[in-house]
Amino acid sequence: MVNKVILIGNVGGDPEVRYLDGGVAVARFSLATSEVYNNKNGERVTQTEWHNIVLWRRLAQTAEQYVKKGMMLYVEGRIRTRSWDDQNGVKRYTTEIYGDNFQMLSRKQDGNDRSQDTPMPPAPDLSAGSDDSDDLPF
Amino acid sequence: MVNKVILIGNVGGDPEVRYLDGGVAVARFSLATSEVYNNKNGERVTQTEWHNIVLWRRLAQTAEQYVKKGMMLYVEGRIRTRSWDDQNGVKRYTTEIYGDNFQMLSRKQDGNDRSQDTPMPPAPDLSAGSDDSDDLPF
Amino acid sequence: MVNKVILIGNVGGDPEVRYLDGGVAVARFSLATSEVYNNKNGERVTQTEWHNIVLWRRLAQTAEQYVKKGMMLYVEGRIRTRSWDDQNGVKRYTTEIYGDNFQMLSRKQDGNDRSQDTPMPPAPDLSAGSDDSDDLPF
Amino acid sequence: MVNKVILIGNVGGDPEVRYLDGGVAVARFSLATSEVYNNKNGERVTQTEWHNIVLWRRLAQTAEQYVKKGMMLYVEGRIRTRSWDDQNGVKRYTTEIYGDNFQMLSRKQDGNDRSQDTPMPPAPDLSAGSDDSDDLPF
DNA sequence: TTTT
DNA sequence: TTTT
Repeated sequence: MVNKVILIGNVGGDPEVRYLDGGVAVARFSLATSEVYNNKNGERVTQTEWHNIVLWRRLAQTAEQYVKKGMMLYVEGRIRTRSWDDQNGVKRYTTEIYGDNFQMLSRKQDGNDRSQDTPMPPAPDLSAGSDDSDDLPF
Repeated sequence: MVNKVILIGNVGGDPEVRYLDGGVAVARFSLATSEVYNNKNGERVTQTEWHNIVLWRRLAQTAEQYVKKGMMLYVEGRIRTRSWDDQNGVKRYTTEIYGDNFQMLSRKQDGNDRSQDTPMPPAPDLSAGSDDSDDLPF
Repeated sequence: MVNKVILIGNVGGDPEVRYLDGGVAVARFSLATSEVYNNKNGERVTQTEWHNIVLWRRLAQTAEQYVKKGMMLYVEGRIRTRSWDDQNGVKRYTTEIYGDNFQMLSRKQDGNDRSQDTPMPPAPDLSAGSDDSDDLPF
Repeated sequence: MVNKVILIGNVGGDPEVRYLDGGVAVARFSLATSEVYNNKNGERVTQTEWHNIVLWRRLAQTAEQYVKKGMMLYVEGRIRTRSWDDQNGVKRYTTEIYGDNFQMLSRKQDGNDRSQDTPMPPAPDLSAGSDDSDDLPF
């Protein structure tokens, strides 16, 4: 059984992070992936898909520090759909991407901030997030 | 921008296929991926995720013929969330996987049917589905 | 930086396992992925690609016990090319897939063994291998 | 059978493109993916893996125009190992990645060129390459 | 809500 | 060297 998602897109907003009882961190943010195609009239159409990204524990904490609105991000994870009852007692579903790994592919992209011209920091374990720390390469 | 999903799971029901005006085929079926883990009490827990698979055109027609409830299937595709208004006028969202490719990894798995012991058919282009037909390997 | 490989294929031979000084286990086996296409003469051609799979530590030990020649296997990993000098002093290269994860998708497939008709074992952590043990699903 | 590779890395040199008899274009270039880890002495080590990327036909032509040394690139493809006899009559193997798709994730990254500060071109179908042109999103 |  |  395999449930794997690979996304490269732009971060829609700074992560919202909270800490559960017990101290487990959870970060949430949206990620946009856009697809461009020509419709039947030959017009160029951009379709944007918004993904709800959820990160846990160490990944959440790394995201809290480094992930910013506008960044281009690589996220690897899995699909998780959870249900809840709305105020009308109707069962509703929300699909989220639980990230197991991410990589920042750019600095913040907004025009007010020139830090995008600065190289990425040396960033010991910071420029990449993963649930397995200090993994040897073999 | 990349939006890629890779699933290996079991088909929840035979595909439902319909043909749009213009003759475009659309097939839908559910696919279960299960994840087994040990919870904090050390108990073994199975969590099953159901995915709504949607296939179009040639892939839909191949699925109509060959995909059956219980099969193990590889599906490669992308996430697509669409919205609609429910009877209370509330905006609702449904997330689907638009498949770009699939592979049958087993015959039907349910217990009433012994066909699983039969070898796969020779199946010219049939045991694998793809949107690019007759693609040369280079 | 991402270097990710996803393979589904048939195991070419039982894993060869050895233990390094220090007790680290390394398992090696080949995996065949076949691609079928129609050549320019319209003939059906099967092209088989052989991959050298290398697993380390806990994954190697799981493979030693459960992976058998003929099985259909899912392997997720990364590409690693290493160089060595041959007897003529010529630099040679070998490309391997370091597996980070695998799943058995079938029992042994050879005809003498009827175990393929038996359902998969309950297999606590056995039917799936991973480098992160007891990972909570969040 | 699945043989899928996903890479994000930096282009090692401008593509070399040639045209086979019959006019089929083939582009080749190297792509570096780096992995950073802590070795057993606790030192930070960077390991770079070089991949031989091969693109065909329309993808090759897009690469010829747009892919440049230093760019960060997403490449999706498959592993292909081919053999040849060297001057000593020894069978040698070369592993390549046949790309089925690619995306430019940045402009050229080297320091002499300030074009990286320029936004990407509007680029009709150019900023993304794929073997299926004008594919509708369903 | 992002980005080109 | 596998498998269909």
